[in-house]
Amino acid sequence: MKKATINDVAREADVSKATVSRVLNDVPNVDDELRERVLVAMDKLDYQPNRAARTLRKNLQDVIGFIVPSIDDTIFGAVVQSANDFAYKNQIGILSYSTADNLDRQQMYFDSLISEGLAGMVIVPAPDTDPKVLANIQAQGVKIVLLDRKLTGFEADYIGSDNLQGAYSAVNHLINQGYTRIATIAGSQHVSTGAERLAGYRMAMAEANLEVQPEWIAFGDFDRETSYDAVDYLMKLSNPPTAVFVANDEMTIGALKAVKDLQIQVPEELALVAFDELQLSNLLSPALTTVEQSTQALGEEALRLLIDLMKNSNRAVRIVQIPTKLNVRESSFMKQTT
Amino acid sequence: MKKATINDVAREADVSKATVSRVLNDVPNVDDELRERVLVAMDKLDYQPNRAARTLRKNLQDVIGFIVPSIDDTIFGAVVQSANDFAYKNQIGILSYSTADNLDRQQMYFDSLISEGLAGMVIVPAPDTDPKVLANIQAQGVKIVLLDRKLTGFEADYIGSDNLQGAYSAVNHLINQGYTRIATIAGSQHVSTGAERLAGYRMAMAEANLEVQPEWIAFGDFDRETSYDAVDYLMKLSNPPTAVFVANDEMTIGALKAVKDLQIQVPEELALVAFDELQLSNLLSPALTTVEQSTQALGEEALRLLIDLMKNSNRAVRIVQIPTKLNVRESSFMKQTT
DNA sequence: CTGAAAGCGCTTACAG
DNA sequence: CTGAAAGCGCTTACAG
Repeated sequence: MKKATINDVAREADVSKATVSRVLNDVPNVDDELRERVLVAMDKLDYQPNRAARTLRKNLQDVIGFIVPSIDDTIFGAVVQSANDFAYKNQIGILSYSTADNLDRQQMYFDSLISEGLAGMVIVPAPDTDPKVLANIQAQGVKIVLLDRKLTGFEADYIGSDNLQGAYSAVNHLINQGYTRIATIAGSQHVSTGAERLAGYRMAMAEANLEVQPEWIAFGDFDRETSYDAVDYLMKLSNPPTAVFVANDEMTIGALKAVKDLQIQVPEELALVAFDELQLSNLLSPALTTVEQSTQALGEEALRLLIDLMKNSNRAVRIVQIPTKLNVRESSFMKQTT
Repeated sequence: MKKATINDVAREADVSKATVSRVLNDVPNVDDELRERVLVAMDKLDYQPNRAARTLRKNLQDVIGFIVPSIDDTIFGAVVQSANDFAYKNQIGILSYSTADNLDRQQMYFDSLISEGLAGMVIVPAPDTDPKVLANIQAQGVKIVLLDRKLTGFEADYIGSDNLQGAYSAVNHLINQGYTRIATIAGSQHVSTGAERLAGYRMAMAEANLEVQPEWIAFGDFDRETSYDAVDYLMKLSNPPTAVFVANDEMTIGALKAVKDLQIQVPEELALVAFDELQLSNLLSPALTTVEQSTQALGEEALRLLIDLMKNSNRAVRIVQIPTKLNVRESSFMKQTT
């Protein structure tokens, strides 16, 4: 069974293909009887318009891309799902890709999207993405919204969580509980989220006039292994901290593993606050205090920004931050105060 | 800056557009000097071939779709990621979509994929998908591989975990630990995975000549709430079970919540084995015994099946099952035996 | 080895 | 309100 074309439908309905096209595009001035005949013919032939031809003819740029490092990730997976749900509700199509933070792979998706008629994209740029590459795409009229990670040297809309404030609130919470020897396992500092969360930590400590021992800032790589090692390192210091703020979900998993292996009592020996809510955070013993990102808002607002930008080409650049939520649970309690 | 077309490149390189096209398609018989001029011109103009035009002209059907219920899901998210990684390694493009198990939404993705030139797809069909709809797409020459869920009345390749064996091994493990009063929180029975896992439970119980009280089979809906209620229901029975096999990850989260709220001691009062590994399964107290699916193999093998099918149209239908792995941890220990 | 020309399936002024 | 015709950007026989 070959795919029916507009010519087949026209023949079947005994009209010109121009008329078929008009029915297809909901052009108002079509006689009801002809329209009816066309619809019947379409149905009979199981006609699906050839999108390549439409795109070509209309010089359509209507593809929207959504590019993240990993779909298999607590945060990005949920953001992608949210964006897809929102797109469906608004009857727009989006193409989702994961780059694994690989620059070549990212470039492949760029090329492929561009040759499909890319109108706009939301992207979490892979580390070391050349701002010129994005600027060049932008110059071709493609609208770009940065998600989660800022990219210095590239001017574009940005949406992400309020990382500074989120980290600040976490550390401030520890301070309010009575902790003073507070460490952090920070993420990569050349990724904006890593830098901002560390800044939030410093801000809270400074504001409370608490001393930050240089050794208390352990740098992880946003992954489990480095964080596991960081916990070990921190606890073996001659002046170990009594609380730690961990800057993302993967590092939290590593830290929890370390705490378990080293048999460190939480929160008695080490209080824990984590950036990012994990699936079972509230079912751990002790339940984990977390800074939760609103993945749903991130996904939706990213698309809203992009759509607005596509309609409204010349508006000023917008930086949007979504507030985080502090979930206070047992891992950050202070024995004496509870 | 307007996008360059093949004509712009031809003019710049002072050749015909036929020659440009030949360079683009790696046709061998092109003079080296001309080829060089074309490549330089492409580079200079930042030329990206218009995919719509190529697709149209070549009557190309090379789009591959990957359709799952949810990308924001421990299992399906990881499977999609694995499929995307594999596709990248093999330089093939795939389009991933999540249906939220909504039939209209699924249909929208079908239509959109078909009009882009769908060559094949891997799909986890939404419940109540009409087999005729898929058969109709298949009849148009689109290759289809079912993932995770079988669909009666539709003949196609299938890939999924060995659910029967996986469930069997979980329940059998409980039996070996000495448990006899074993319940299950089963998933929806009109989804094949739900039915197969329940069958595995029954198989293990029958083989050990253990009685299955009808009340011990609680039906959840693969979600947290129904499972939470199921635990409550099971524990209030006059003849409550001492162990329970929970048939998927979401239901496990609900069950863990219930166990915590009702202050049920695990495994002393109720031993727990869960189908699906959760991110923190091994960090819970007690650590959770799970049946782990190989999401990586599922993603890769699904694409392998599809690619093979596209090359090899008339081969027989294949049903592929991937073994699961039992992770024995504390939640299923028997006090006396450990 | 190279170019002129036809045509893929559509849309949209244009004329009637 | 409707149809004939041009053309979107490419590819590929065909002729040279």
